[in-house]
Amino acid sequence: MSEVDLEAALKALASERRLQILEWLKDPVGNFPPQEHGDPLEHGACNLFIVEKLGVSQPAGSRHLKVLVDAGLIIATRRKGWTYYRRDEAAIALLVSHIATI
Amino acid sequence: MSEVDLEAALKALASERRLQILEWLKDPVGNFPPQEHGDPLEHGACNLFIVEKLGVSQPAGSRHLKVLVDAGLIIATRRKGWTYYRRDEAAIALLVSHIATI
DNA sequence: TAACTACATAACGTGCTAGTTATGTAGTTA
DNA sequence: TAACTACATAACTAGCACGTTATGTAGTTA
Repeated sequence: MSEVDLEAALKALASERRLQILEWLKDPVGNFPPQEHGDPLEHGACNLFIVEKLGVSQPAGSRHLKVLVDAGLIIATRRKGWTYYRRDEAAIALLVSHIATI
Repeated sequence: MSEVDLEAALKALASERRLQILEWLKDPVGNFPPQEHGDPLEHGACNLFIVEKLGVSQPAGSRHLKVLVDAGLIIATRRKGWTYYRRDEAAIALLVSHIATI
């Protein structure tokens, strides 16, 4: 994400649930159950855990995650049939620096 | 605005038109015609000028301004029948500092 | 007071967002 | 191969955002 679409990124952030997801992903180990496979520190938290913790249906949860992925704020990793999500700290920092010029 | 409602502020920012308004208000003198009354540096730009430059109807323009006012990002001043808007730099800086912790 | 002006409010249409349940599909496991 | 699992997609609904035109209203000016 070299070019920042400020409006798109702000729309992605302007949601209580998605802010919540980003917050949880700061500490995947502390915020989610232990994962059998997939290192939470390396790849992030499992889709299923995030969706369940959100308390919405699976499609609704997956869509929120997709919005964050499309905005370049989190990174998805598929592994062994599961999908893990982690924050893209570099992209978030870049976005924050852009927002700071508002 | 001591308490920051992050979601509400982000929703206010997540609009091309409102980002545009905030940008214009950085330099009211440069971005708008000279005003008969109301110092643009002290009170900001006149509602009419902003709405016209947005290129939308008067009610639509006024609503965008109201969203920004309600989010605490700009300050409205009524004077002699006109309403002027200026950035609330302190509030914006505070908001940016909160966003930086996302 | 009367007319005008600036802005707000009302009423309405349209498209997007976010939720749901149902179903499809690709990859994993037995 | 067959069954299962994780996730995506489809189809639908409800609510909100944003635009419009029409109208109301408060403050200013003559």
